[in-house]
Amino acid sequence: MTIADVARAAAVSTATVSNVINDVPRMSQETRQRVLQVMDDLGYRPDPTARNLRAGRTDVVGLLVPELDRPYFGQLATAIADGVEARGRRLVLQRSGTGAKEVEAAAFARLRMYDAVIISVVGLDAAELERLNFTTPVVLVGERPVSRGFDHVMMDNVAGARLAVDHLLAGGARRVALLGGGPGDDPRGMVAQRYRGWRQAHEVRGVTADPRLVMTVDALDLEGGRQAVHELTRVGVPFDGVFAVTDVVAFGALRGLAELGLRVPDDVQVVGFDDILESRYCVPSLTTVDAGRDAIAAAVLDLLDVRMRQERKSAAGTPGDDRMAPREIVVPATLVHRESTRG
Amino acid sequence: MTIADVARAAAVSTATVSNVINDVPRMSQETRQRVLQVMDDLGYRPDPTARNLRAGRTDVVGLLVPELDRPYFGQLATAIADGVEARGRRLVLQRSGTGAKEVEAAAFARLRMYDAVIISVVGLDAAELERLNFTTPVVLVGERPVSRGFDHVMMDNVAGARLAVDHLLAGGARRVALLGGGPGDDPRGMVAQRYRGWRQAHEVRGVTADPRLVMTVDALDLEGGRQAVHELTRVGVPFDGVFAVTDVVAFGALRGLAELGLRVPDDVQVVGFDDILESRYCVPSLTTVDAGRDAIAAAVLDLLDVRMRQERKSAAGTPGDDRMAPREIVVPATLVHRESTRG
DNA sequence: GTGAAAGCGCTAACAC
DNA sequence: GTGTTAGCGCTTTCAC
Repeated sequence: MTIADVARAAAVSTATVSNVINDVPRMSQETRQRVLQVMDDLGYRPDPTARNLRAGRTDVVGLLVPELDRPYFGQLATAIADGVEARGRRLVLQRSGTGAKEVEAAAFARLRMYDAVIISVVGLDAAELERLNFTTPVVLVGERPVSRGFDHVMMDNVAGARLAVDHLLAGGARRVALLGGGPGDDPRGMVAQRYRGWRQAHEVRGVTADPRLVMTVDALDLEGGRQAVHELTRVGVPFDGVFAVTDVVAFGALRGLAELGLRVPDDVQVVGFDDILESRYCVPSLTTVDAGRDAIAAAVLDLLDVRMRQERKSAAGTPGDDRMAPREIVVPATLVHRESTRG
Repeated sequence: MTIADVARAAAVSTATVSNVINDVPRMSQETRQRVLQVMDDLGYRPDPTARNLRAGRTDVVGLLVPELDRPYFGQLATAIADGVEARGRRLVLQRSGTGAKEVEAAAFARLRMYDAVIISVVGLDAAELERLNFTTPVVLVGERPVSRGFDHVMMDNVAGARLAVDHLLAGGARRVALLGGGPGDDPRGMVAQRYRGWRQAHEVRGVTADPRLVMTVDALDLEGGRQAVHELTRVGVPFDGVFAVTDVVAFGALRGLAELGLRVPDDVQVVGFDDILESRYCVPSLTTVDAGRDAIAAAVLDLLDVRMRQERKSAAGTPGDDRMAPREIVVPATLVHRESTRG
């Protein structure tokens, strides 16, 4: 079932069928109707692989996220999908994982399968990214600066973490555990940046930060957060505040604290990071840092618009190097005060 | 940068380059190395749109889910992605939404963009699905029977809901609110099926089910669950049990109950449905129905294997109608007892 | 073991 | 307003 079958059945040329498919204006209503009728009768649908090859575009934007089951990314993807669809394109989500798999996933996305690619970077570094030699617009979104060569929308991890920890200290906490990781992590990674915020907040307030309060959580998931507070108690490090590097870890910590019979916020105050939807609804509701998810989505979409417009122009033969230099946008973080803290 | 550029630089034909790309065995090591070297130097990557068109496959499996930010689907997608990747393919996730958008998304997926499509059906009916005339294997996964013409992996909604409500009744609850919807809903939809389970459990136990306990929740989200219990209290319908049609709605209900000063499970027992990861970690942890997410993923992958093998065979010219009749697999549901219920 | 050449199904000039 | 035609970049016989 190809365009040729339709053309034959409708007694027109393939070009006419193509014109109908693509809503080219100058056509007789009569022919258009006839062709549409035939397409419907035959159940014809254009083959996108052929269209993609010929037209050089797919009308699909790819979004690479480390995992498909993290609430933050699901919610970010939803915001981005809304924008992409409003612009007449489609968003598809692809899991990138970490390490070698991340490079592989990016390499796949680099191919012309997508008109543009949004990558939520985890471990990819500048060299790897540049080596991929993307032919389509790329927007990086994430926690850390990666490469000067790409548009990048970042959250302000250090400032956000500082906000969170300062809020705990202001609320009277003096021993704030950090659930995530410490100086040993990749210094440009998300965990290390939030650790820096934790340290800075202590410095500003003149409170000594006990390094034993830094708990490494391997998988940043619910169980990790739960384990971490148990471990803290087991080794006997006293604490009256918890800053979890993500809301999900904070949920696990809330669970662990309940198991230990510790009350929130009376015995221990807790702050998370991300402001995922669930944070407003858990009991007690979670004080957290809104890293500007919606602003991030909006910035990504803007960048995409600009780059894709440029793409079209240069494809159309306007060579003039009006190429905008790669932009780096840092979205500010704000504190959302809820029940898990005093302050 | 095409295969021709590589061929020229390596002083071989395009066919040879293609052979190298596709790991065709009979080739001199020398040529292979040279071509690989040139590809690397030039940073060449094959264009998948061309390859797809010519080869008639994409090595990509599409998964259509109603929303990207629902924990259940994120977790299901993760399980399926693991299996798909283990088989050397890639999974991409696409949001289908509901209503007209769902048909549109399915129509897009029907195109040869994917080698196979998994659809988590919401409102699509048999006629719409058949009209799309899929050319690739399709596996339906979801709540309700749709069309005899497709492979379908279903959860046992009615039995699962019965299990949940029976557990509440066994635990002494006599006025079990249903958060989701009632007889007014599409009778084959998920909500209506879980409503049937609610009714059946009452019948079995000989308990009268007060229709005023059925609360319609428009969006099955956190806020919906929260509102529902507030509404129940506002209109003064007494209740001592809550069966929420999804865990997410149950979380909202837990929140609402806390706001109302009602203790769980002492004043009100709560059961959810789906057994998403979060259910084990909330406070109190949520008794829920495990609808067999992992078993569903496994069944989907099996079906996919069979169908894709058939596809290859028939493409290879083995016509004999060894086509397996569409299968309908119902995965059993089990109750997971946690802190939100006595019983 | 390597090369020449014929398309895969569609779009976009351009001719009429 | 419609038709003719030349590819998009790749895979795949089939010669040699």
